[in-house]
Amino acid sequence: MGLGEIVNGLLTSRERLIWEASLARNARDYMKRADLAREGERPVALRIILAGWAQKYKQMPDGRRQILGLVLPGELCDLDLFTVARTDHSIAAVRRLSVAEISRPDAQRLFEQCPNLAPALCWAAIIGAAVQREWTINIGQRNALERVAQLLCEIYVRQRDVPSGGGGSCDFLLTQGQMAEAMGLTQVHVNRVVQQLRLRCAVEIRNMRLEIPDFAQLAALASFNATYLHLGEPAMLVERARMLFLPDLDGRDRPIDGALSSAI
Amino acid sequence: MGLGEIVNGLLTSRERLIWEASLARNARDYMKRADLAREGERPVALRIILAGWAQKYKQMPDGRRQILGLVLPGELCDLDLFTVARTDHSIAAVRRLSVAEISRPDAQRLFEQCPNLAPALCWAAIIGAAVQREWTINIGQRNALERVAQLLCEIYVRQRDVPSGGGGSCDFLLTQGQMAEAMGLTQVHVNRVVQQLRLRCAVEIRNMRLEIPDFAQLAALASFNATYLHLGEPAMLVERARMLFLPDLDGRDRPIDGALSSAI
DNA sequence: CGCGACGTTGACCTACCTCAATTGGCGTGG
DNA sequence: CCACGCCAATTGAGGTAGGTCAACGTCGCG
Repeated sequence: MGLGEIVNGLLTSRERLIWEASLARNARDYMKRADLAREGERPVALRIILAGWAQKYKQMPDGRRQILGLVLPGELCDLDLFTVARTDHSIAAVRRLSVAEISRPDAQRLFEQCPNLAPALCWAAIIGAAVQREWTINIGQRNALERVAQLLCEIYVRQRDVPSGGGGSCDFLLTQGQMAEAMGLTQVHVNRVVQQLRLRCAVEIRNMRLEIPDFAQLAALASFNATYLHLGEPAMLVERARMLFLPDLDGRDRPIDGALSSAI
Repeated sequence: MGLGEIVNGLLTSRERLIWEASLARNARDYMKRADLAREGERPVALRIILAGWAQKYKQMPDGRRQILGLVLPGELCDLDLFTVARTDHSIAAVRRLSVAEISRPDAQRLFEQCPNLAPALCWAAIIGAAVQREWTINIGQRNALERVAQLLCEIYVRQRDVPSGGGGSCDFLLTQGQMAEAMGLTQVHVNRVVQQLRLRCAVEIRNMRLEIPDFAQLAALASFNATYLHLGEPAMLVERARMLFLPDLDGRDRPIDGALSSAI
């Protein structure tokens, strides 16, 4: 279960039904590298990744490009639609990609029908900010080896929701060139670092799969600490977001999963 | 008028009264470099900077430190209190600092009394995320000269709310060492770059003041583009956040300033 | 007057970049 | 089934932006 799918756990079963139907109805595909949204445009839709990976990126006038973050299946691209006049970054497909695009009026209607939805999406936005902070320190302070190791750790954990101690494998859709754009490095140098990791940790990236035989070792190499992903906290966040935004709805629908809601 | 003060413009006069009284009642001072919050703690208060600057930072186990962003007077440190079990970054005073610290129950009460407050604070959080993105590309893609120039531009503009074409001066409380921690550089190298900027743009940093005789020139050097600060958009954001979180409150109190609300 | 914090300078070093060529895998069309 | 072309991965040689270390200057403050 990925981060994104947790959102589903925060909806009542009725809400989940409405939500998923809406996703299916608005599905749309993009080819590899195609832009879903470009910097400077007015946001036109709320986007949720159904399958494939998306990349947020920013480009400088002279062409230098920085990947700011990845959006994995089930996750929300951003809440810009409801916050900002013009998007300040672009979003593109990493490879072939399937997305649900919900127009503003539709989204509006959804939020009215599903009172737990807005706080749940807000949670996603807040985690996104935390991840962004981690990327900043990653690029600013770590050396190339640590950076790449950290990236691999993050992607691995985000797809499993558990910072497992052992090993395993997961999808990995980035090329070395894209990894370079993400970490502020060169494609050539990323290549050399990946080879290092192969030697030192037996990490393998092949066929769109990432294999990590010994996660703990890789995490140590990167000084990886998963707390910034705030795994296992979404229920609490939603509870608090509700306090923040819906102080008067105490009696209304709650998610059916009481265990989740009671987690600190 | 700084970013933070705009929040006031989004409240009704009654709300503003309550809000400001609450700030004054909960004021607290910190010495230079003191931590307001440390990574891993449970958030205990909603913090708003009254005077001085705060820095968000993260530290790695071996001591390397990255400043993630600055919090200027009138701005909200973060909404972590209402979102997250454990803070994922620390906050410290840049120099002597005065902060309003509002406990969770008090904040709760405030939000009930001031329905425009939560969306206004949420706006601050979202802009914070946009600034974080810009810092990521700044550190990942720009060279040292561009980075420092960009930092100066951002600080200058955030204190004036207008990307003025001419020149001027503003407060500047960072040491060169802190600038280095913020931009992923060395103190020594920052020093050399600052001297470059003195030569090429006549930029001066002295006595806690930053003087920029020709802002346009500095901005060009940094490829600085202020759109990521989303100046002039808060009214729209609050309107949309209201749509998102309070769909049923259409008849309630609105900010008195109708002109602001009608801005695209 | 002396101390501590910050700014400045110089000499040397290295992690990472640049450029350019080669290899390997894979889908496509003949 | 093979040949071609494309894209990603790989390799090598040489260059440079920025780091490291260590000193010294300077200013404000107790």
